[in-house]
Amino acid sequence: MAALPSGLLGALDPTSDRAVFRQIADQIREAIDKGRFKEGAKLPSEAELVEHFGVSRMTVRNSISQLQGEGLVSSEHGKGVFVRPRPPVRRLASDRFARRHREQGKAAFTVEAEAAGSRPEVDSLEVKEERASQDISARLGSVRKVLSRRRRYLLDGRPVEFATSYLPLDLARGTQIAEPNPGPGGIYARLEELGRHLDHFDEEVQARMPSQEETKMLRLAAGVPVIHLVRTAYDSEGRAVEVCDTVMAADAYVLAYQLPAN
Amino acid sequence: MAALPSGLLGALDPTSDRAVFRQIADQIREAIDKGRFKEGAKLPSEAELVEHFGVSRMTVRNSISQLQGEGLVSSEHGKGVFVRPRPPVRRLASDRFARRHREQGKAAFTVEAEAAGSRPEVDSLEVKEERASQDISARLGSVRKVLSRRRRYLLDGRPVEFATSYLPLDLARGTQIAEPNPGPGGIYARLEELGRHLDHFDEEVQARMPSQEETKMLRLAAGVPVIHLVRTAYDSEGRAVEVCDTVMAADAYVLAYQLPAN
DNA sequence: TGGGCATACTCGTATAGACGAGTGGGCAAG
DNA sequence: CTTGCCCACTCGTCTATACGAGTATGCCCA
Repeated sequence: MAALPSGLLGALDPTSDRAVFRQIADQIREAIDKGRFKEGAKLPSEAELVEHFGVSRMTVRNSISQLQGEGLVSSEHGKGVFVRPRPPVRRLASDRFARRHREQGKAAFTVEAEAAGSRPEVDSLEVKEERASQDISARLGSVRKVLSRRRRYLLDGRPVEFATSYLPLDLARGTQIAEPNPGPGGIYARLEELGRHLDHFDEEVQARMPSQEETKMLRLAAGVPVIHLVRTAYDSEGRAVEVCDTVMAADAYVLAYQLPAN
Repeated sequence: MAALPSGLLGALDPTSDRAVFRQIADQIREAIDKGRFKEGAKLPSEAELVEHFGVSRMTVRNSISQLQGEGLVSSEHGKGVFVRPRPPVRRLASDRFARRHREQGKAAFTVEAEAAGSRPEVDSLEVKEERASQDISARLGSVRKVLSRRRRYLLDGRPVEFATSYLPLDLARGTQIAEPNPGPGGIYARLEELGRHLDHFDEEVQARMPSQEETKMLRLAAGVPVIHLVRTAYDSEGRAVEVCDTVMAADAYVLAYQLPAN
């Protein structure tokens, strides 16, 4: 076992009140912040850290799990612990559903991804008729039965979001909206063809830690929250025509909005 | 040590591949989901769980730390582990900076909080002249020196967000904007009095786990992400007049936006 | 050359024990 | 009755050890 390259990590302060495992986490965090460990770089192994700091392995593991919770590092069984690289973020502009973007045909996700030089995929598409949950029903204006469209989006093979759209069943049944492939311009284009001129969207944004299932669906590393976005589409008569419930890997997105000042 | 009330938690499956500490976490998670432990309720103590599942204490602690990372529970030294109550969320509407809300005088935060029946406070106010960071400078349009206003907001004694506003120094120096109390309607009202008619705001929203300092400033429990919001205000000539960098406790907020459809 | 295996290194899981420190209730002394 | 202390219970920190499982590498043998 080779000694740690000197200068990478300092020593503990035995007189400090701060718990040893926190001091170790502090040292590593500082080393990452100062660039002594770069993005994607491998940290010293647990055994090396044990040696360097003269503590037991559980203490070192405790430090590392601290840093994992902060989203700073992620460990890979059999390989090591690595500084978590910041993946390229996808910027969602507030005009991304503007009609003009719809006219050309392709789905917004595909167009954007290809423009950014990524390979987009859509996955696990499922179209179903079901009873609306209380929340969805309220958002759609007391609708009982809905058509749900569930799908997952990937960029370069990495899942980044999954979403479920809910539409009033009497509106969507028998239309192309009920097909797996809703055609050029997506379901919003189909809604307008059905005479529902879209007026505006409401979006509600929250952030939280993922559930077990979300961690699996998005293959999330420890310490990565999700953004939960619920969008409701309204037609020009003020009727809600669609609710889209989206869960996104928070490290893959920045949402951009424009607000008027009056 | 009393036995656990039966029915609250099940047993382990020794034939399962799933790690014991995960199985225990699963059991507790399910019990919470199904309402067998309510919000704010105390979980069985570590000793009781050790007894119930017949495992060592470190294994139980591992399970609990798993649940903490998910934001489901939080532990309090000397008291126990509790199901994390969902605090009341503050809804930020996209018209919250509309001019009409400014005319009346009070700060937006105060008005909103009082309307919701909470006790608002503003804290650690600090006004400074400083050199703009690269990011802030870029957002303000190559401004070198800025006035920064830093403050923290609390609801019923709980810190929920802290924010720093940056304004071009040549714009703000010597005005009431440079005073700790910017007067009725806040700095946006002062900017308009200075002839800078506000046109719109850009907001960028990201979510991530908090840094050490943010955890302290917002007194965040484990497993609570932050929402990082950067707002830029533009006047009617398209000049950026303010950048506000805000970090919010994600469990205290839902952001609401309205997007036009064309 | 190519395939497969042994091996050494990585992190993952689990045990058992010890002591420290925060909290709250009950009891005893004033 | 009030005050203050002690104790029991809680989680926090740390050690030492053991074995399992995933990964990479190099060597040997076919």
